[in-house]
Amino acid sequence: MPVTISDVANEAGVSKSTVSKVLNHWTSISPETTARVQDAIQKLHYIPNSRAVSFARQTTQNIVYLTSLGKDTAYRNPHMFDIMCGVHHELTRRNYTLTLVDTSEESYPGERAMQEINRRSADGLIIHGSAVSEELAARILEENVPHILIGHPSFETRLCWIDTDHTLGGEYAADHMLACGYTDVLFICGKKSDTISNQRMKGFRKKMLNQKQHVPQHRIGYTDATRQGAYETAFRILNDRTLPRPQAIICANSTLAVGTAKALRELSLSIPDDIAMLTFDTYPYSGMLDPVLSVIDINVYDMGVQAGNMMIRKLENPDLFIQSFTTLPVLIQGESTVL
Amino acid sequence: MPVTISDVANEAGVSKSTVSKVLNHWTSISPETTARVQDAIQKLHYIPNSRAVSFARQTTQNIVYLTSLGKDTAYRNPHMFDIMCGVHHELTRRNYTLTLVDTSEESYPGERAMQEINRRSADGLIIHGSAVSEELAARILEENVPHILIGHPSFETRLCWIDTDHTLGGEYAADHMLACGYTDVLFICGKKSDTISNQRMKGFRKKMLNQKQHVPQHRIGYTDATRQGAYETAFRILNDRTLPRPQAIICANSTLAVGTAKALRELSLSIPDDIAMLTFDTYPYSGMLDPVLSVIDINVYDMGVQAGNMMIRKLENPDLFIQSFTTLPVLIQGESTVL
DNA sequence: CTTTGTAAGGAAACCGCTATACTATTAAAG
DNA sequence: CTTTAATAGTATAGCGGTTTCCTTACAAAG
Repeated sequence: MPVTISDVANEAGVSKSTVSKVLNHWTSISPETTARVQDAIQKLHYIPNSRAVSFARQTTQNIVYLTSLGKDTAYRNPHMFDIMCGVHHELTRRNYTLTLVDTSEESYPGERAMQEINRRSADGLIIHGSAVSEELAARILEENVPHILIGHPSFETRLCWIDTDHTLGGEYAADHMLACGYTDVLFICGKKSDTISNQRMKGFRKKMLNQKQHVPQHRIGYTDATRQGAYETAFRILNDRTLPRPQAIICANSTLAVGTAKALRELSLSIPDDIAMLTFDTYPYSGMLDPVLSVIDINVYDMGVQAGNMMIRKLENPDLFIQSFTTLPVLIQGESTVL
Repeated sequence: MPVTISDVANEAGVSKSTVSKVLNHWTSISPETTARVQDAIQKLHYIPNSRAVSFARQTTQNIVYLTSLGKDTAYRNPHMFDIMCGVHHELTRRNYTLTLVDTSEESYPGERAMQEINRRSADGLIIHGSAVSEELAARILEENVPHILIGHPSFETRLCWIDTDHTLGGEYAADHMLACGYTDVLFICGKKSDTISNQRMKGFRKKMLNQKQHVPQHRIGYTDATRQGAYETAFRILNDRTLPRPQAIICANSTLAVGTAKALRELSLSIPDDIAMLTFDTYPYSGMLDPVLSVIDINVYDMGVQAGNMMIRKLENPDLFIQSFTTLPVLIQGESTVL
């Protein structure tokens, strides 16, 4: 039988109300009584039943982290977990707990998460990018559920999100290229429909142009966003002897970087001596590649922390209008570019 | 104001008890009444308040997943998340929820997790390997907390754990080597104190010996368990012209494999033509390496599923004595060995 | 001396659901 | 035609806190 608040009250010779007030730092309790109650708590090793508290207060101090999980998720999307760690860190610090909810295997993504809200077992939703369906978005707005999206959705502007400024990332890439003295740069991009890699590419071109460096169309290599596609595109462009070899190559993400690196290897071009290389987004094995690539990275952990923070501010201040916002990318200098 | 069970009772013209019984599939309710209640539930969009249920039932249907989190955890320990995904999958299937608890930043690892148990906000603990301190182990045993460790601890045998049979993994490695016709094999091992890599090594030697293939001491290369150490050890041994070059090389884990691969590259030995290679444990970028390595892998996701399953069986059957157990490794044939 | 105010603590309702014990009705058995 | 048993449903006491509203006691003000 666990110790309850009544046991403490008996032990201290006061009422339950008084114990509760001591626990919640009410002011109307004398120092002597407070001390007596605290002694009793110590003596009996009393710990409040959180379910009872949660039930009485009608609040859970629990947040759902909604995402798509499955076999090899950690491999395919390590960013997600790093963000989650950031979120978790912030929530813990603020005395919230985090419950993980998986969207895979659901009739519509977010079904279970909405249940958690409706059943009052969580106060809010933090949703990892692709886990937002239009249906979920609609229900969130309709029922006015506290939420933060990580990565902003294309279809719904009234939701609250946090995302990295990819265009700015592209500008950083341009800055770094110019700082290293590379003016003739090849940009390996995803599909034309791939928003992120295109934002990066546009930011890059814009900033280069600002610095009087026009990036011609033939220095943009669109691919099908696969490793193999990047390999083929890079190989074709670099193998074309009618054009001078670019000084550097930028890959819009790390999948493309792996394919590109393979092409460079086959063409016996060494990095950074023959050609420099810059990519976006770190990946687990990045540090194991030889040479270590320079990268414009997303500070994913920090993004998680921010998201957690926004969530709590929202909950503790429901009227506060919380705006969506973007975070800054960071340059991590490796061995593949030389200043 | 959310809909409560009383609202439903009024709507259906029955008592709360009856509604509750319908919800919990009691038998003593007539089909007609059941239908009426269900109509009312539909009509009012009633969803039971899980905190109230949890409180009344004195059970939480919630499990803590205890581990050490932090920046780059996903990178440094992707296995952990894959296990977590497995655990989560099984728990969800059985209508349990999973709460993540971090041991880093705690005065003793597991402090917070024990609080979750003591505050009755979780029914049990699933603990990822290194997150078990001796102090936590003691408290778990003392307070008889339902628990499963993933990876078995060195110091306490009374705890319940699940782990992969690493010795068997070593035997699998031997089998595969012999199946490919490699009899002269170099084994790159971690430190002598590294339990896992030594178990693998011992399993390997034993099985080789069983097949009349003695593995001499000079074919075991101990390292300091770093990439660099593996590189140096492999380089030294393979560069020693007084010995014949081994037909194949086994690395006791993927960190060692990366270092070893670098040594092979520098010695211009191609895989698998000049020398075959087999390693243990996949890693995110494994598939991106060239060639794709053959691997004796741990089925981590499945281990998570098993762990979740054990946990629930334990909770739903408290008297049942649940034994610790081991899971089987699996061979994933890549391009670095040839049958 | 009465009124007013305030500090300290207690009584009891309530949060929403479960589960036990009980009642009423009907059917089967003797 | 009773007695017994089974069926269908209800009343109510928790579960363990929080919180509102009171009661006292005593001091300060009028």
